[in-house]
Amino acid sequence: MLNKNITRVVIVEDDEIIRESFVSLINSSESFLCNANYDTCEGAIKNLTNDSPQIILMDIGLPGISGIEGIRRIKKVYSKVEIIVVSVHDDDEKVFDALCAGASGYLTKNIKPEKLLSSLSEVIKGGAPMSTSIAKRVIRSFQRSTESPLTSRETEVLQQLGRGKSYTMIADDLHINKETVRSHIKNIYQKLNVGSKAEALEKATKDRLI
Amino acid sequence: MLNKNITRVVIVEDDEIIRESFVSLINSSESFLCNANYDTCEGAIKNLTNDSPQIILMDIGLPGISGIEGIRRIKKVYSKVEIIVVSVHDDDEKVFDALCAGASGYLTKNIKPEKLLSSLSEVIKGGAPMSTSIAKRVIRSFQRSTESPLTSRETEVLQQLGRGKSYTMIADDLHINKETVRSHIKNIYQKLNVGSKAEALEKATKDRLI
DNA sequence: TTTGTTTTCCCCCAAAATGAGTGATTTATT
DNA sequence: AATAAATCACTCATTTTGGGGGAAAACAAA
Repeated sequence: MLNKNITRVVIVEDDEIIRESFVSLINSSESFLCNANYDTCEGAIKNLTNDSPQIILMDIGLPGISGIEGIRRIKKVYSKVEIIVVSVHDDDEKVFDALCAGASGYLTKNIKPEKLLSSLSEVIKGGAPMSTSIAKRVIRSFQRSTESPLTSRETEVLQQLGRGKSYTMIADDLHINKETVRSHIKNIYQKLNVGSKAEALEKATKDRLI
Repeated sequence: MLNKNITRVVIVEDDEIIRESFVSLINSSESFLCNANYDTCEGAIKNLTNDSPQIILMDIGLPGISGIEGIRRIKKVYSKVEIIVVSVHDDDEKVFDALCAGASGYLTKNIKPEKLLSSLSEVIKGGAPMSTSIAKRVIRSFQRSTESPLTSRETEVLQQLGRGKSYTMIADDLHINKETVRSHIKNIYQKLNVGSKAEALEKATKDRLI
């Protein structure tokens, strides 16, 4: 008979040494059981219904379909499972892609064993475990660049443009004349060295100006 | 002579009991010194240069200028200081506003004393301390709603609209005809019950559809 | 005080984009 | 077989956009 209080954890990780070390770590805990482990997403997905884990520890750099795509597919059909990424990558793109795909947490591989176990507990409690460097990236993603070439008024105008507003709507919102909005936008385009709304928004997003 | 290894912490909190308890907690630690505390942002800002803290613990619901606005003003002139919000509010709006304003961390007031001290250490190490509930909100902010009325193609189109692209550009990007884009947008407007780009983007952003 | 920056406003013009119609066809998926 | 999704077409009137050309007032910095 299955112990109802034990949390099933599935591991997806192509490095066998790391995978095995995670398996034994998890099975050394009383609260968790690693009942399956795979070296590809394909394998994990095939047996997901059978394994029915509460948590998946997922690597990113996998052969075949990537961990990111794996997260997307798994969450699509099995939305309740909590996926924690365990990866060497801690660049913005990978982190944000993984979170957008549906990861509930993101840990770097240099994580201490006790921290990995506490992360499992945290995610079960509805939390979002993150390594320090990841948490910093995530918080920073909310903040704008401090060295913007745009004035505060120009930034306001560009933000509104990003919300799909027309010149007229922006003018109404900021209680200024439409011609003033046009003037701001002309200056924005010049400063950002672009010639259209789409280009301006692309550059502004990339450089965190808005 | 000042101890160079001690980290100066300033507290801004209008509840005297809480404020005093934080002060004594911090001063009970060897690594930190609370050399000033205020019940308003105004007071803190006035003496900021003199106090020159490495960390500010900031409440949100303050009389006078709010903690959020306080963060903005302080970071504007004193960008190096790490501001950690300590608040009873853990709703999305307050959290995201505080982070956008420049907070490096966000803790809820029910935090355990040892966790508060470890958060101070974490922020000094360049981290981003967050309470469990906050981390969850932050991570969730990256994820889209699972119950969108839009199809995946419609979602793609709407995302591109939000980047300021024209129908023509979207068509080129998705390798489809401009008329198809128009058709998708018509369907999007109908499903979202709106009649323009700005309205659609507003609703989509609010409901996390994009 | 003079200079530069920011914010504000005005005009002309032509191309492009938008939104509201009213359709149709072809793939999936169920 | 029926439904949903994705694709394409054409009309029409109205807005929007971006390129020019200015200019005045407020404000901060030098």
